Amino acid sequence: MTNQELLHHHGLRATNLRLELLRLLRASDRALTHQELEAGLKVEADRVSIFRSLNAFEEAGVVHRVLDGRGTSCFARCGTDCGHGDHNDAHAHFRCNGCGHVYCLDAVELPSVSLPRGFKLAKSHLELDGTCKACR
Amino acid sequence: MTNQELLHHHGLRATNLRLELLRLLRASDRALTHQELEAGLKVEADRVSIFRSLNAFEEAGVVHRVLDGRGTSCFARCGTDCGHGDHNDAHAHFRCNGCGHVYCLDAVELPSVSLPRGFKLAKSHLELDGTCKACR
DNA sequence: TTTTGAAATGCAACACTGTTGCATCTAAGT
DNA sequence: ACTTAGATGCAACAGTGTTGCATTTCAAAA
Ligand SMILES: [Mn+2]
Ligand SMILES: [Mn+2]
Ligand SMILES: [Zn+2]
Ligand SMILES: [Zn+2]
Repeated sequence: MTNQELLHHHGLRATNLRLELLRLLRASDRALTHQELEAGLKVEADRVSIFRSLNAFEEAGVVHRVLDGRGTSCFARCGTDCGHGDHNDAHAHFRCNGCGHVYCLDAVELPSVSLPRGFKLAKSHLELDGTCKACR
Repeated sequence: MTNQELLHHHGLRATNLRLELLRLLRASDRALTHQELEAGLKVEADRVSIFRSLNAFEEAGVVHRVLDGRGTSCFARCGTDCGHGDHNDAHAHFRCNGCGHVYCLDAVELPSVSLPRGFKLAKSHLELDGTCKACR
């Protein structure tokens, strides 16, 4: 599926900016911040439009958001089974303390959690940190 | 151990602001944001001083920092075995999607993680969300 | 108790992420 | 080609968090 088709499939318009954002996200093996995306764009675009596009992507189930260790958002492409307001791509994330890069780790098994009385679980997030291959 | 003693024990001075911050953190059953702390203070204090005190507390092993689901920092008292630059109070955290409150959950068992080749693990963070008792 | 130096504070300024309002533009269906 | 909802650009704003610098204050030594 092309990026154009992907956008239409999720009810979004295929603009230059959005096609560019998807190109960058697809070409990356890790989650990208809005800053990295802005820097990588081959078209001019306002920061606000990037934020709005990323929010639209997340809402539509095209990308998911991860908070890096310092609270800023990173974005990565979702799998095929995410839709509008419905994300089904739970997996662990790894953040390198050297370069700060955030990776999606589908291979890591997620724990089954049992909470104390009174708490009702919705989702669990396993966030790992350490050193990545490049930073050893 | 009094808050005064606690601060001295960690090489920090016992100022009005810091004693107040510790009082609030100790009285709370959950992690507090700088905003909540500022609002709860019985003394006047500059935001910057609060940030600096919290950073000093974290560095000294008096409190630990948790990121709530939207990237802002919450702070909670550490256990007894944390020291300067050395935190040993790993535990899961729960964030309520209703009220946004963050709780430390010592009861939840942490998973043992095995990473893909190339990644070297330092710490793992289990972040849970859902609904808290008060918000059911 | 007084002195003293280092630690802590207050204030101003700044960087950054993220949001909203509003006018304008454009993608995509007719 | 028209039309219009959706997308963008620009300006302004809110919030978190940091830094530099002058001033104050804690706590230990004299
Ligand atoms: Mn991911
Ligand atoms: Mn905690
Ligand atoms: Zn790295
Ligand atoms: Zn709640």
